[in-house]
Amino acid sequence: MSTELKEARRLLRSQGKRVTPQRLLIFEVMQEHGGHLDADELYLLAKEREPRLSLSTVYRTLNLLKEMDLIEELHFDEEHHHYEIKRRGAEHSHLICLGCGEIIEFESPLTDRIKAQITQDHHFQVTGAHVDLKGYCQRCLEGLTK
Amino acid sequence: MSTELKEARRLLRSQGKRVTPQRLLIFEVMQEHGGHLDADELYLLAKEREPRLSLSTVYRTLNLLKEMDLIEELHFDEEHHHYEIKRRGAEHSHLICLGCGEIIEFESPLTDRIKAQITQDHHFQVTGAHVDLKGYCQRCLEGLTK
DNA sequence: CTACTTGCAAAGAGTTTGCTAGGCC
DNA sequence: GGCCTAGCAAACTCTTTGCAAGTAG
Repeated sequence: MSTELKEARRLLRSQGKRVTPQRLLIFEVMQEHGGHLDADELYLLAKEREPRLSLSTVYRTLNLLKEMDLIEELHFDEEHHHYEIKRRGAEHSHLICLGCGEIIEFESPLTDRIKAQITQDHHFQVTGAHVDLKGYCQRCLEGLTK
Repeated sequence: MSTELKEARRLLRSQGKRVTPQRLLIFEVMQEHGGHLDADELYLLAKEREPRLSLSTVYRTLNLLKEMDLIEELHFDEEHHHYEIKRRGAEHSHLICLGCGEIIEFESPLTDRIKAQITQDHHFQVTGAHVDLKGYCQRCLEGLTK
């Protein structure tokens, strides 16, 4: 289990909130997906694993996680909210296997170079970077060619 | 669902616009038809699938998609506008301002270099990349220091 | 056991649609 | 006249709420 997920459990407990499968599922999906999701996208993704999940639980959980400062609500717009998990520690990128779903974390000096380049070219102060690559891991590639 | 359609959904959402069947239908018809269509042709084609669709919705949606830079308005002559879907580069990255929510698209050869590096180092076949940088745009930075 | 949570249905807030009737070259 | 927009009630999207049933501690 990931460090973030354990942290989430601990925080829920310490605030007298209950650790339910739904909450963990929602948190996990957000974590795995990395990029920004809105409530409905998250709902559909989570529903694949737990079909009885309800949309209102997604909304309630998002509000809860937000109150606990575990996720960030991004206001791309006044009306619509996106959410993302707050990360601790060193920034890292994700390699997501579309075959088996495995997530490999990696770090690359190139991401820092992108940040530097953008800061320079667009007069934009970069505070965080999400780099997610999707594709197929070696194991799945071998499976596919069998 | 096609990648473009998903992208359209995402863009609508991220701008606080609602994802309606009419908007998706119009976008889909444009996509399937490929070439350029004028409002009336598009209206007739879309109406085959959703007879209650109104012409003003077609115009409103075309203007919306144009504002979102998803389609292009072509002026072959003064009287008549044609529209076609903008081809979007295979990979485009995002610069997201946490202050005002503006989303700037950019491309960087560095993203390709990351892909190449990962392919080599992790024996992973990369099929797609998401690079989202968050931070503050110049306008918001100036606002903050006031 | 008891209080907190969930799923469902339905309400609420705000946007979008379909009409009809114009406006503009 | 042909192409596009405006105004407005009705319909819809997205989010929240109320409540009975279910579950964590």
